[in-house]
Amino acid sequence: MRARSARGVRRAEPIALRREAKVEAIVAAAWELARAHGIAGISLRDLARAVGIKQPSLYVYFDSKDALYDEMFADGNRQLVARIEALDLPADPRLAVKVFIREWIAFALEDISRYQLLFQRHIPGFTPSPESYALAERALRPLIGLVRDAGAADPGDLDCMIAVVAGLTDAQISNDPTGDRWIRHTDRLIDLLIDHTNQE
Amino acid sequence: MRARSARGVRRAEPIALRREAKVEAIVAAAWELARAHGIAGISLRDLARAVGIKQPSLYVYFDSKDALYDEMFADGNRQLVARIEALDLPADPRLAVKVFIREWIAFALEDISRYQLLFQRHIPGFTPSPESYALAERALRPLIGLVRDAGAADPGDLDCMIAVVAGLTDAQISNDPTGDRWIRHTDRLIDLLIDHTNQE
DNA sequence: GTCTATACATCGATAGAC
DNA sequence: GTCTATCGATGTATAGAC
Repeated sequence: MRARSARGVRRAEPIALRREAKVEAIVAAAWELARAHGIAGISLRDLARAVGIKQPSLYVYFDSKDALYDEMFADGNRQLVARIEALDLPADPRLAVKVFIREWIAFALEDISRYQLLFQRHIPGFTPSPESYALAERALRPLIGLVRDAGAADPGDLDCMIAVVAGLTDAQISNDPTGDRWIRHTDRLIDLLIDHTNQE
Repeated sequence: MRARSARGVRRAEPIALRREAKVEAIVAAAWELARAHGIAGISLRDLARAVGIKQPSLYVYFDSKDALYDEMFADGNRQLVARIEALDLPADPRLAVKVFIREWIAFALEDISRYQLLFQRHIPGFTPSPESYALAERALRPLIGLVRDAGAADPGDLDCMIAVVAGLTDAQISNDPTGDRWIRHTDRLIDLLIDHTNQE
């Protein structure tokens, strides 16, 4: 009893960490496959091969393929949250909105598969779990206050801001992923939206 | 020789028409399946069953599933072109832009699967053929002149207009297909873009 | 935890008879 | 043109040895 308890206490954490590290390795390999074959083109057999195990062994770490996508969704949003929180936002709220949005767009253009999983509905049947979705909300939450402080206090203003940025980003990714034909208008449109809030 | 030639001349058209009618029936059935199971959820077996033939027989009419998608892409764009060309556009160019865009959005919201095939990259590996793509360009071409006449003559203005409308439409479809939380801002944003052209 | 082996379902696509 | 039969790939999942 005492030995079992001691073992449970002493080894629970390292084991969990080792497992977590393996999950992370699998997710990292999955991102690589996604970049190569598209987010929907991940095959569990390829993924298992990439991490040096056999396909059924993946089920030790994920209950289903959707659970893998959910882990990737959470992972991608954690990356975004880290990027956003590392930003040194200027005091001027209007400029802060622009800096925030620029970082969001840079993140989006960096990895198209990641963008599709996080911000589009590209996987048939996949819906993020509530826990993962909470991460997605956390990434965007700072923008709410910034937009309001910049003078666009109507909820519709935030809707427009996000939709406009998504529209520019989507056109950029779809038609010219390495150029700036669409996103070069971002700052100007942000100014327009702030200067002409929906409330007036 | 003469009989063969006569048969070729006399029957070539009816045969082609019968075949064309069958292709149209298959495409129509495919749209119905897409509405029920999503654009990527069309199975060739279900599609064959819907038109009363067996799955391999579809290959008499389409070389591949992508060829079916291409036919659907062309068909959807022909529907859009017809809708656009049937519009009675007002003389005032700014109002004409709004009427055009309203029709485009109504068309988009009418059938989400059609929207995804025509305006998003939702089918892995599918790229429209040049002929089909020409139809897509034809649907949007009238907007070029309207936007210019309305006072937004810079090419970037048209890019912005399309991207903004797509952003609003996409948010609407993704989050609330039957509501108007995003698209209710359309006219206001069109005015904004026209009043503050990129050239000034 | 990991493996082999296997089952069962789906799918797009092809060969060849009629 | 249409069919039957089949191929090879996929994803999902399980049983049972080690």
